[in-house]
Amino acid sequence: MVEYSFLLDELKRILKEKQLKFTRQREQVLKALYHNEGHFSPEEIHRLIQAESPELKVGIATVYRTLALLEEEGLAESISFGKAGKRYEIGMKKHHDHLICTRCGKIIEFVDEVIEERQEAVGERFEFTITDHTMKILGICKECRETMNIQEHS
Amino acid sequence: MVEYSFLLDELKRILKEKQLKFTRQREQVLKALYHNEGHFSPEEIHRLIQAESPELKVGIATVYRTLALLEEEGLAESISFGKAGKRYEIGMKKHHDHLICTRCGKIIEFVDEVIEERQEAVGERFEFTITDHTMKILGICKECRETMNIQEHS
DNA sequence: CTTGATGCAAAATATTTGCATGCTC
DNA sequence: GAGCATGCAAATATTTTGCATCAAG
Repeated sequence: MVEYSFLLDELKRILKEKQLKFTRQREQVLKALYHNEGHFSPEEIHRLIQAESPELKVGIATVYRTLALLEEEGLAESISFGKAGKRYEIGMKKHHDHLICTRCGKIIEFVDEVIEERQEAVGERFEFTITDHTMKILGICKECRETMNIQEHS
Repeated sequence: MVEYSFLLDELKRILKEKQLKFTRQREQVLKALYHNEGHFSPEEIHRLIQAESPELKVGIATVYRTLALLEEEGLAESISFGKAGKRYEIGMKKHHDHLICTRCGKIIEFVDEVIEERQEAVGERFEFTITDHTMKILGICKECRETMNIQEHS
C-alpha cells in the first residue's frame, strides 16, 4: 500500500501543476479515504471528516467537488453496484479488482495476473487505448452462505 | 443473441412463479430493452416506450420498478460508470464484458474465454458463490484517438 | 492582492413511496 | 371479485450550481 505522505505529495504536485490550491478540505477528503479501509459514499466521507475534524467546516458540495477531482487525477477510484450507489476508495493502491457479496455488501479485493494480462490483449484487439479497468464479481460470500443455510432450515 | 419470444416466456414464467402479474407495461420495458441495441438510463427507456407505444400510459415509477424486477430476475443487467449513471441492457445475451470509451461514451462488448475461466478460480479461492460478474475496461476508442490527434494539431 | 475554493442554500436530478384506481388472473 | 400493478404526485435522496465570502499562493 502506498504511503499517505506520497499521496499527499502527489495531490500537492497535481494542484500546483494545474494552478489549483491546496486546502485543508481537500487534504481531509484524501485523508479520510486513506485512513479508513473501505469504500465510501460521498455522504459517508462527509461524516468521516466531520468526525475527524469537528473544527473544520466542510460542505457536502466540497466533498463532491473534491472526490471528482481526486478521481479525475487517479488519486481516488469509484465503484458502484446495485442499490449501494457510487462509492469511493483511495486510488494508487496496488491495483486490484473486487468481489462483492450481494447479500451483506462485503467487498473483497483481489488480483489475478492472468486476467490483468488478458485485458491488454482485449484492448489491442479493439484498438482501444486502455486507461483503466474494473472488474466486479458478484456473489454470496462464505459467511452469508453459512448463515443462509442455518436460516433456511426453519 | 436470445430470441425475444424466449425472454418474454421467461418473464411470464417468473411472474407466474412469484404470483405476480403480466402487464403490458412490464412487457414494454422488456421489449424496449430488447429491440434497441444499447445501454439505457431508466429515463431513456421511459422515452423509448412512449415513442413505441404512445397509446399506453407508463409512469417513470413503473419503469424503475420494472427494471429492478428484471434485474433481480436476471432478465436485465445494469452497468454504471462516471457521470453516465446507471444504464440497463437486456440480460441473457451471450455473456460479455464492456469496453467503454470515456471520451464519447461508446460501449463495445467483448468476451475473453481466459478471463472467464480465471474468474471461477478467483471465486473458489475466496469460497465465494459467484452469481454474476462484470468487467469494464475504460479507455479511448480508435475513433476518438484519431479525432484527438486532429484537434490537438491546432 | 488575485484568483481559485468554500459554505450555504437553492436548483436540478434521480429515485422511491403512498394511495386511489385499474387490470390481471 | 381479490389482490397485485399502475399512474400520479408528493416525498426522498443525490448531485450540481450560483454567489458572496474566505483563504491560499
